[in-house]
Amino acid sequence: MSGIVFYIDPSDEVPVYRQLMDQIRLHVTTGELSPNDELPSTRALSTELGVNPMTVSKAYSLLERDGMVTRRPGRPHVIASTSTAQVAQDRDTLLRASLEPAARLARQLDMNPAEALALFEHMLANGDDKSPRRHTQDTER
Amino acid sequence: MSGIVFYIDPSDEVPVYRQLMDQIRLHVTTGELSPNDELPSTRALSTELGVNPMTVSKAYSLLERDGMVTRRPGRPHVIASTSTAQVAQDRDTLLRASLEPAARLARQLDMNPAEALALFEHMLANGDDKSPRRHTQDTER
DNA sequence: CTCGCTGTATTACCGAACTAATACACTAGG
DNA sequence: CCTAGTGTATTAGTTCGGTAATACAGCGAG
Repeated sequence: MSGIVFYIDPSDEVPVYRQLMDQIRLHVTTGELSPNDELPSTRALSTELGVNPMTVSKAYSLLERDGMVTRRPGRPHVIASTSTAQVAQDRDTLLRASLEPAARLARQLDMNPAEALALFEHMLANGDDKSPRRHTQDTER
Repeated sequence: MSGIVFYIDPSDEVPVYRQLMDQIRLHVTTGELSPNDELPSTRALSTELGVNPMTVSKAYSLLERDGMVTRRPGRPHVIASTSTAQVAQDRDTLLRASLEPAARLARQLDMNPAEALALFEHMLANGDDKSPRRHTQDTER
């Protein structure tokens, strides 16, 4: 059975269908979901989350496009047998994509690479705590 | 006089007012714009760029909120005398903000920090070229 | 004081993205 | 078959961010 639980925040700026995709991908990387595991039906999950089945369907469809899940007409989706490979490749691709804007910014600002790396290293280590010594002023957006 | 030239791309997904902000900030960091330098009038610049004066005004206003420029009623904006400090502080704040999602992702994926750092270092070094040795398959968005 | 410049508050418009409603197609079990 | 489950194509509705139009307010040289 799939006792997977999803948490979504409708008020988040990240659209629901993407929150879902992210969580499913994450569950695969952590091994909570394995190849051939069934995903919740669109209706069941949509009810649980309080959204429309199409929203769930959209997430599933996009994941299928990425080769992460497999579609079976009339039957629930399952985690693709190739998902593991997908994830491995994704880890790199995803991180690179995520890092790209930062790298561009750093270069644009002509920052010292060592300094930038040090900052990133620090953030990797203790991600939750606020910062080393810096007043963070912003009520940004 | 201010022979500063701005290049914007209306078809870019980044909104015009933000493109403007970025370029002004950048010009300050590179020294092309110094404290007390006058910025182009909203009308002049808007005409040159083919956009509405309000769009330019929006960029200026947001930069003022950040303490990057100073507003003078009835007169053009000028680069704030504190802009240099702003930039220094910004460099750190901006990079941190930009790096934050990547750090979270890396931790979420339980990636090896060293690996992540290596990737970032590589990206900092040669930002333009494609990649070190990795099949990049994606027609993403 | 007036003209020509500056900026912008307010309002309206537009388009794209996200979500929802509806109706239809497939599958398996009884 | 028939039913109760599955997914989804199509269409419509809503929201929100960005941009534009308009009209108004401050400054300074003449």
